[in-house]
Order: sequence, then C-alpha cells, then structure tokens
Amino acid sequence: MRRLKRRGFLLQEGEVCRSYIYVVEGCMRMYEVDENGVEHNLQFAQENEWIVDIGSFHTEKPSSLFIEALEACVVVCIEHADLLHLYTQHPKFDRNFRVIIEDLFVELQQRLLRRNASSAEQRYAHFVQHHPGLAARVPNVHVASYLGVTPEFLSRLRAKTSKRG
Amino acid sequence: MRRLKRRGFLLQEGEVCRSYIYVVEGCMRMYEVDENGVEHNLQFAQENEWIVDIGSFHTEKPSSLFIEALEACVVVCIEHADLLHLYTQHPKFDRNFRVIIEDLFVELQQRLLRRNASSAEQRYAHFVQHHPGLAARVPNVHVASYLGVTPEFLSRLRAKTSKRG
DNA sequence: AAATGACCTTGATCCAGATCAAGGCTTCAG
DNA sequence: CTGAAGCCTTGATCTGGATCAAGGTCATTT
Repeated sequence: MRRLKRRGFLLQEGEVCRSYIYVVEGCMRMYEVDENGVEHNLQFAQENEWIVDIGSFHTEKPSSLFIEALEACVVVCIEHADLLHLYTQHPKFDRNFRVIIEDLFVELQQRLLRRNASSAEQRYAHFVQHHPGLAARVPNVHVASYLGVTPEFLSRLRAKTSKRG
Repeated sequence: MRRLKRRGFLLQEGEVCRSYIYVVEGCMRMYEVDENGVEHNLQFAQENEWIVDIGSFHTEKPSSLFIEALEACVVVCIEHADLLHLYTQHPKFDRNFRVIIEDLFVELQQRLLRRNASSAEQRYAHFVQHHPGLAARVPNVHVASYLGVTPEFLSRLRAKTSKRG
C-alpha cells in the first residue's frame, strides 16, 4: 500500500520497472516521450486495474516509459522478486497472470486495428462509449494523445459531436 | 502437422478460432476486413512463430479475423481442449505461454507507440530493418496494410528511399 | 499466344488532421 | 488579490497521406 500525490512518478525513462502496479484508488497513465519531446499516452489505469512496463519488468532493462499519477493515488506494488516467488510457489499465479495479459493483449490488438481502420472521430466516439469514466476524469489533452491526435483536433471533434446531439 | 496451400484459410470471420497455430514452414497473415471491405493486416507469422486470435480462442466466440496462408505452408494446430489439458496437467505450459504472450504484448505496445509517434516513412524503415525477411517475402500491398498506409503511398516511399541510397 | 489477374508504379487532385497563433476560463500558489 | 500555469477553444494555413485513374510487368491459365 503506497500513497502517491498528483504528478508523482512510479517510473521514469531510463529506470528499470521493478513492480507490477495495482491501482486501488486514483488514476494513472503510462506514456513515452518522442525525440521531439512530444508525449504519447499508451495506457491509463483506474481503480482495480494494473499498470506496468512488462518489457522492462521482465528483462530488467531500462524502460523508455513514464508512469505518472494523474490524481492522488493509492497503489499496491508487487515487486519483481515477490512475483517470481509467487509464480514458482503457486503455479496458479502463472495462470492468473497469463489470463490477465491475454485480455490486455486482445484489447491492444483491437486498438491497433481501430487506429488503422477508423477515423479520429470514430476512435473518439468509441473511447467515450467504452470508457465513459475516463473520458470524464482525464483531461482531453491526455485523451487526444491516447487516441493519436492533437488536442486542437480533438477539441474540434468534440465541438462537432456536441452540436449534433 | 497440416499442409495448406497458398490462399488457404485457417480462420474466417464468423468462425470460432479453435487452435493455436504454429508455423513450421511458410508464411501466414491475420487480418480484419472493415465495413468498406478494406483489409487491415494485424500480424504475419513465419517459420517458428505462433498465430492465433487469442480473444476468440479463449471466449470461444466468433472471430472477426481471417488467418490466411500467403504461401504453401506446413503448420501444427494445437486444439483448444488439448491446450487446456496441457495447462492443467503441466503447469509449466501456463508459464511458457505466459512468457510467449508477454513478449507479443510488448511488441504490440511498441507498434502502437510507433503508429502514433512516427511517420509512415519511419515506420517502413523500421519494418525493413527489423523484419528484412518479411519485407522480401511478402507483397508490398500487405506490408502497406500492416503499416497502416495505402499501397500507393508505400510505393512512393520506396521510390524516395531507394533514390537516396 | 492471348487473356486474366496479381502486383507495382506514377500523376493529379483532394482532405483529414497537423501546425501556428491567439484568446479565454479556471484553479491555485504566493 | 494577482500572476502564472493548465486546459480548452477557434481561426488560418499547411501537409502527409488518401483517393482516383491509368498504365506497365510478370506469371499463370486456357
């Protein structure tokens, strides 16, 4: 159990991601900063969701991602060694974490397909429908980055959408 | 062990994906067809790689994807029931398949980030660098779809790139 | 050998979404 | 209260990549 204030980081570029983070309360995001200094949100995590740079976690190599609290948060961090211990002592954890990842994987595939097959407007509509909580909770700047558009363009989409009904 | 000829399907939209497919020889692709009839390649699989619609496989619900042989192929299909059996009899399989998915997941995250952070030209350069085999083996139409651009535009990128050296 | 179809290219034009610039509204620290 | 930062919006302009159209090459079929 760990408390974090708004803008607090649990991971920064260059560090190794040493824990699986389970969000008990609050909202976090994971993002990358590109060579031009632009941020790209990869994932949000709200109550009862996991957030982790799995690549860095397993290889124990430096991450290229940031994990930041968007609000004051309460999280549980499962350390690398502890998780390995769980895995080997209780094979059920292998199973459970396999299933967790599989679900995340499927979701990610769908997102990539949508990114290639749908317009920004469709992607935003989908986001609002499937994550109404996040859409209300997170600044639109971050939603835009998550969807792969600029905040200006998202603003125009919103204006258009709300005019319609 | 199963033989497939070019253009053969192991999964079509509407069917349930009943097996994990391991490619022994040849090359396959998995794709979705959008409401306008346009194909979007999600994944390729060459020798010693896996291909499966994990979502459909686990939920046993109809898939929205196609898995098609791009050449004559030899594959091994692991059926749903057999895999569950392996999982419960030999917990190591949970572990192994967890690790396989984790790696795929990381790769997919990277792809999504690149899709949002890089230009088509950069994405193509990355593809050629990291999958020289595929770039040589697969028609450019399919590479374009995988990268999320039109074949015409990819053709122009290639013309530009080769001019430079 | 002609015909079909798969694949690649090139030109002309168009548009979704980016960029640049400015202003306005909140919130919150000093 | 005041200033600064964070966030959203709107307008003007630009551009990466799409679309439409045509032609060219090669391999396979008949």
